[in-house]
Amino acid sequence: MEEENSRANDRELGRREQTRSHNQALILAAARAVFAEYGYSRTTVRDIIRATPLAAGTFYNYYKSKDEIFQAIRDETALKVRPLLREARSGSKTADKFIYATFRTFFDFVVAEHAALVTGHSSNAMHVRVDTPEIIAGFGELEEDLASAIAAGILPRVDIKYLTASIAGLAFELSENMMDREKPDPEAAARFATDLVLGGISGMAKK
Amino acid sequence: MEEENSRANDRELGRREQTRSHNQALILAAARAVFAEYGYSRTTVRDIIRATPLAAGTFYNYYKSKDEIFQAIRDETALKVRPLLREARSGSKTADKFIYATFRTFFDFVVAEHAALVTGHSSNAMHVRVDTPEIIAGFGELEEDLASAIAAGILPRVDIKYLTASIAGLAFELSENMMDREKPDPEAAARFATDLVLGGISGMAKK
DNA sequence: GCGTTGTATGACACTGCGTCAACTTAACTT
DNA sequence: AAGTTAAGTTGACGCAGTGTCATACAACGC
Repeated sequence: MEEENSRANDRELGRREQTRSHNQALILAAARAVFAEYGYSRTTVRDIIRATPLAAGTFYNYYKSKDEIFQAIRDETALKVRPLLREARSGSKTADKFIYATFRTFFDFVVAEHAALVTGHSSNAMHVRVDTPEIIAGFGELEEDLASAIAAGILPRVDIKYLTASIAGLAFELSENMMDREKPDPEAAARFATDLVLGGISGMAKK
Repeated sequence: MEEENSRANDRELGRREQTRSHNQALILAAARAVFAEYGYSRTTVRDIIRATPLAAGTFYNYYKSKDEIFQAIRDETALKVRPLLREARSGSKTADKFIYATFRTFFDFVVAEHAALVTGHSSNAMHVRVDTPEIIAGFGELEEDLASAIAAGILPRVDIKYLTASIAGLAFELSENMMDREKPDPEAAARFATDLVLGGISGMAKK
């Protein structure tokens, strides 16, 4: 349905929209780099725009504020991990596979994307943080999946809200602990977390 | 050893130091209130000082910057919980008591102090956050105590670093989950977390 | 009393965000 | 292909908020 010679997918975009999305990408990439280097509060919108060939005012043609672009970056990352987690869990027929897949996928993601995980909002903390509101929200899906798994008899009946929070808490804190080590080992971390959760809930179920 | 009629403990302070500490406390209290209401970025130093009878410049006689007073507040809170946690664990002769005391004390503290737990640095998130760097650092002591407990045979041998991170992660995330509920129940949360950890590590030990 | 030293004050300099009127460029019209 | 419109670009500007500083003031020692 396209014209011939449409190698590039922006072939049939007008020049306008072409440069628009080009510039948008330019700004976003610059912002990611600068935020990663200086953290939120110490980067200025001018710093970001200085890393592009554009002028100061142009920034606001693409993003309403410094806050908005920061959100955009974090959303982007969070949105990437959600389908991965869902997908990883989907085929799991046993409790062990279900829980392990969740942790392993998350830890692998953190290792792969840690440069993109924007550092804290705070003054000069260059620490990698994974417990952003966007990622936390992503664990809402986990709650649904846990409910299904319990209904299907894969997992024993326990308080779902607490269990979801527990898995999220383990995922966040073990991620950061893992990344602080010389050689991050997602397999070991996932194994530990899985054993903890499985042992814990099987103990609870017996009561 | 004091003079008679020394009801107030600033009796033998000079007037100077008396008003100094008075003003300091005044500013700190005002800051706590204003930060709690508007969050970090939306409160100005002028907002803080306006809640006291002092003038703008005076603020900087007591604190170097807005950031510094924010840190001071967080440190103060973090420093309060540490001895409580140590104390709570100290007498515990069984694994269950040891772990439960840790969680229960932490959750009770969060409930009691939640107004003082300054909300996130971020734009307008009024969410209570307990995983500040200062509080996270406090869990270093937990690691030492876990090591002792394992040495004493109270807890089975497991990876201490992962276990510490796990307990911290559970404490943080369950705290926030607990505070989001209509009626926070530290007992139930602590019970859940304890069962999870105990069941988990006893499972690991058997391997 | 009287110098000295620490404190209070608000005007000011400075930095950084977000806006806007003037200008440029793309797309469309006839 | 010249003319019209719509969209994008630009940097100077307005404004808000931080932190500083010269001046004024109050406490302390003598």
